[in-house]
Amino acid sequence: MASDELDDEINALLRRADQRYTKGRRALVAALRAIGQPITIPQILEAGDGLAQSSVYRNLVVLEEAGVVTRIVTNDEFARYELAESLTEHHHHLICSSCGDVTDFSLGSRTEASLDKALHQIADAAGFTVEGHRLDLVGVCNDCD
Amino acid sequence: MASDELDDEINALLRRADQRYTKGRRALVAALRAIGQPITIPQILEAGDGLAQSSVYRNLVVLEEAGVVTRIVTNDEFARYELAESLTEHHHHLICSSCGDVTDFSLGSRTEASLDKALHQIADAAGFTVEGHRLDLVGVCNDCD
DNA sequence: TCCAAAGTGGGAATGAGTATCAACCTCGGC
DNA sequence: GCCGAGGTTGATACTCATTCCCACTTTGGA
Repeated sequence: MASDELDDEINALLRRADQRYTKGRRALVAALRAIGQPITIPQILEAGDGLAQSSVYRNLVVLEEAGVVTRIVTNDEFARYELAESLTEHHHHLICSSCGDVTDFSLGSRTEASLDKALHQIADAAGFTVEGHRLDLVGVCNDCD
Repeated sequence: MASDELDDEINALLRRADQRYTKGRRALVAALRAIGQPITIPQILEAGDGLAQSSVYRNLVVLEEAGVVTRIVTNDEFARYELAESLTEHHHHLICSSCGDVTDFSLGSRTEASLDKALHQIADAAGFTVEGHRLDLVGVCNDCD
């Protein structure tokens, strides 16, 4: 997605949630976009966009509620954030159980479709309303091996 | 798995980790087994097996390191624990985004197999050593709907 | 039975994340 | 351009799940 197109979309999402697209929030989005993989709050702070820790936490909550970012929890001590799928594309995570690093990957559309179908059948049977699914591959990354 | 068979298996896992299968640990396993779905520490404490909070936390760490239980982190404020898959069977989780409740489900063996195959291909390409995968269905459960 | 090593429990400490609040922007109306 | 209301920021205090500590108890081999 082009940069200004993305900004328009984010702006719309925020307005829908009665929120402004402020400088700090733009900086957060820029940082998430630049790294291109789920990152922790310490990493965001190190990235040095000059935001206060409290603002980062607060704005990530705002952005999450507006549907701009997604919070990812692993067994690691920190939560991670990345741009929401509606702004990027549906994908999954490779989680390194050694260093905690998280990277993205996608499943082929055929596999994804059949998985999705199977999941919906299960959800229907359980009277469960599906919002989405999470598929993580846990293992040891190249660097830690 | 029969109760004593399970105990033998757990005992073996703990010995391999140089740990004993003590009364407190037996009580934890019994509680997890009785509930049959991932539960939080507060729930374990309420279950009233009389264990101190510190012992519950400590022993769950020991049991996890020995491969007897699995720690499950969601967006909920508490971590959850359940018996490890090697003691039960491979399964996935239905996570309610409203109440935080987690229940188990299984995929048909055919879907599971093709998913597994696709994941291994991806992992190989990324130089990633697979330990396992996690598939969670996120949505709203029957009670919260 | 005795001893040393391992486990237990209660309470203190840690630290990621949240709440507070005074100072600061932002944007519309004048 | 100026002003004020209401939203935003940042420094700090606080919360609370989880971990640490340590004196006491239990376990299992000799």
